[in-house]
Amino acid sequence: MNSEPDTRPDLAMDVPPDLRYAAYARERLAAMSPPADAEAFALAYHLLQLAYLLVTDLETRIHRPRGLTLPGFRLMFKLWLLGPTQPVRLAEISAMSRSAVTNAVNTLERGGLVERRPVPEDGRAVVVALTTEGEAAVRDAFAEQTRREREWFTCLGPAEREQMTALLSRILRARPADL
Amino acid sequence: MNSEPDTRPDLAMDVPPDLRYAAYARERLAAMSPPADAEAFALAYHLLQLAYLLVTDLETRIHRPRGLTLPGFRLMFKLWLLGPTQPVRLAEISAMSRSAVTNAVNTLERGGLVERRPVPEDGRAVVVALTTEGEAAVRDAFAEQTRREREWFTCLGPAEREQMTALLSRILRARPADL
DNA sequence: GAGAAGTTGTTACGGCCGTAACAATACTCA
DNA sequence: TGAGTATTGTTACGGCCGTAACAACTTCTC
Repeated sequence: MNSEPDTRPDLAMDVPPDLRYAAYARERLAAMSPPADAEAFALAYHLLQLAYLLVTDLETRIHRPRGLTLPGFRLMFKLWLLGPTQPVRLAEISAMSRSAVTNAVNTLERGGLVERRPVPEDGRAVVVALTTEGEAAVRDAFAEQTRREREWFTCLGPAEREQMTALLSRILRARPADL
Repeated sequence: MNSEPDTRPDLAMDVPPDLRYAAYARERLAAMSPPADAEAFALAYHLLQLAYLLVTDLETRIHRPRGLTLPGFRLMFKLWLLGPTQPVRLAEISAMSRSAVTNAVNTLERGGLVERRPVPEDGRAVVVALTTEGEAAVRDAFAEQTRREREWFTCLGPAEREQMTALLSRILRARPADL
């Protein structure tokens, strides 16, 4: 494979392959007829790609080495803030299915990080609660995750970070009603 | 989604549970000592949450009803733009593992949407190519996905959409070197 | 040339997630 | 009260994804 002893205008110096593809796709779509929308593609693509890279990075760098997963950590983090909580409520605030919560709790319970407790007033219900080790694990992982998130976002200034959070919030609040 | 009779300072009107949780978590973190970072949390949370909702929505609304998946569609879309391509290159531009590509290609091949072709010059290699039905499927799904993406982003003006794409691009280009 | 080293694609395994179906329990309202 | 309905949690199944191991093949190096 030849690499790159070429005469490029030094724009694409160290542009990673996913961004090179995105730029190419955007050009192609811009030359297409109306159903295509190069701007919508670019926005959606960059959003999903960044989320994917961030998730993968946090998972492999922070959580897997500690025997956790990112979804498992996020669930524990919620329990840390909220205290013992029913699975149905965890599913609600995560916009996830109840079965996904069941699966995650099963994995965490196997690891001794979380436990299920019956609810006296309701024979169907259960609350999930952090164990002592679970709380220690979530504190530790939280510090590391925060450190890593800050690294990801250092390329933006404080105003830009706030701006981005605001834009994301706007879209989330205006989400299509028929989800 | 026209006029907004919702300019009241009233709290928690129709704020969905995930955003209510985010606001609560942000407050709690803002009151914690330094390792915690409410701003970093809010940015990362909103980013990941939006990506998750968008992925889920596109998957269940556009692709599953047509017998596709979002990852399957995204792979086919790349093949549509790039033509027959080796798995290793698809993995590269998707920042995915080779085995993930193998799995996706297996599923698509079972559905007759994609086919593998040997490469004469290299006995190890294979190229993946759209079949005729695959190309028809990707064209159709692409039009629908674009329509839906535009719906998601209509709450932003053109300048804001460009701004957001630019901010996402900045972070992606400046991604930590040690991924 | 021949052996070492690298590349490519695949498989096995485990975790995540959704849908659909189910049992157990709670609620509704004639 | 009691039948019908709704909610809660779980399981089964299939798709996605990563890591690790592997076979087949290519390329490098002597």
